[in-house]
Amino acid sequence: MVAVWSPSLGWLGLVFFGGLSFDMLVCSPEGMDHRHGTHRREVGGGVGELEDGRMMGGAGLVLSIRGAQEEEPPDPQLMRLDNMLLAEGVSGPEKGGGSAAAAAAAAASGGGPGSDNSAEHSDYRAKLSQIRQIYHTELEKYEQACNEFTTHVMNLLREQSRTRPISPKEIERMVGIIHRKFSSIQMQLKQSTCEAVMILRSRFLDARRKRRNFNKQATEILNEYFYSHLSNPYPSEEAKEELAKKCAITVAQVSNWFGNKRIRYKKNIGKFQEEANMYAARTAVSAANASSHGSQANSPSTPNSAGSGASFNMSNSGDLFMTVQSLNGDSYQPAQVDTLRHVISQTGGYSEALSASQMYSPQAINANGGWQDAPTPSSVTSPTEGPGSVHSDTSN
DNA sequence: ACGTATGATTTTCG
DNA sequence: CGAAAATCATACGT
Repeated sequence: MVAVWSPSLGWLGLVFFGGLSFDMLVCSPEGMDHRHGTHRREVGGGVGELEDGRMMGGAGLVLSIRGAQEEEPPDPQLMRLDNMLLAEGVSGPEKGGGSAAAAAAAAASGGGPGSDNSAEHSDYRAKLSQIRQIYHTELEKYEQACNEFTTHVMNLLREQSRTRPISPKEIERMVGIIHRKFSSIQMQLKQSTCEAVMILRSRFLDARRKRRNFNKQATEILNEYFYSHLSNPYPSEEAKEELAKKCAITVAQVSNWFGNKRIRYKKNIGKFQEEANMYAARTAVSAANASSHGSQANSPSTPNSAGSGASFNMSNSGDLFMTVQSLNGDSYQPAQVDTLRHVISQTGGYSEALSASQMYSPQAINANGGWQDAPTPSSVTSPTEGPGSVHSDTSN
């Protein structure tokens, strides 16, 4: 058989030892496309081990068999292949859906990251059962072919036995050879199947390849947390778990998200301004609603009240700094901060553009605009401090 | 088709 | 080791 998942071409079912002739058995099978492009990382679980072995034993194996002297070794490799196929649910009990076994196998061996189920997995299972089907079909075909061929040879021998004496030993040897060859082919089939499964797995389990955006709700939740903890957007382990649960993603994904978000926010605060305002307003509203009658349930145009609070000022300064910087095309030089700030004060226009109500904080803009450096900046010469309301959020 | 957004991974750093 | 920064690879909107 050999069905290979080629990233661009989809499923290719190639090579198939249809008309069997001895020559064909000996020549090496073509059509196994082993490189699949840019796959750099090895797949997580132990499955990747196939790599180190003589995974693509195809040609070499056939050649060695051609020598035919080779007594069949117990072949640990074959056993490994068998085990893997079994583990993957490919060679296991025949089942139409096959989903249960496959899913179980995938879940068990996948372990870590594979937890975002449903859609992905059904696709995965579909492909897997496809592999499996091909595998079984081919296997059967081989079996049948082997039998046919054997009887054919037997007949020939029998016929010849009339003209010349043929020892039973010779027959036996002949049969042995045939069987060995067929089993070697079978092994190739298994190898190819293994490979296909692995590639499949790598495609589906390697989340980087099959990246899916989080759904709207999840990003809402994450953003909500982020912007309401803008002063310290580092959720604790527990908080992460909570978020993960609420968003139906893993804790690692939450960490990733926050990592990305922090860095990207910091990098270009201007771009996130709108979003920030939005969420700030939202949390403000919800806070107002929660606490008491919202007398000042401001309109979205006057955002940042409660939640963002202290940090927001700081961020704004950073924001302006960066904005000006980018506008000026200036390079990033902390020494110029003062000048820049001056410029900022001159360029009132931006304040509107950014819709930031309270402008810059005179607070030092630490060159990295960082969260980590100035954890409690807000107090000094506070610029029109927002309501000191502690965000009680934890929007359960 | 192409540019941007975005989740994930890798590397660097404290 | 956790976070930042850099980078990758894909998704998604145009």
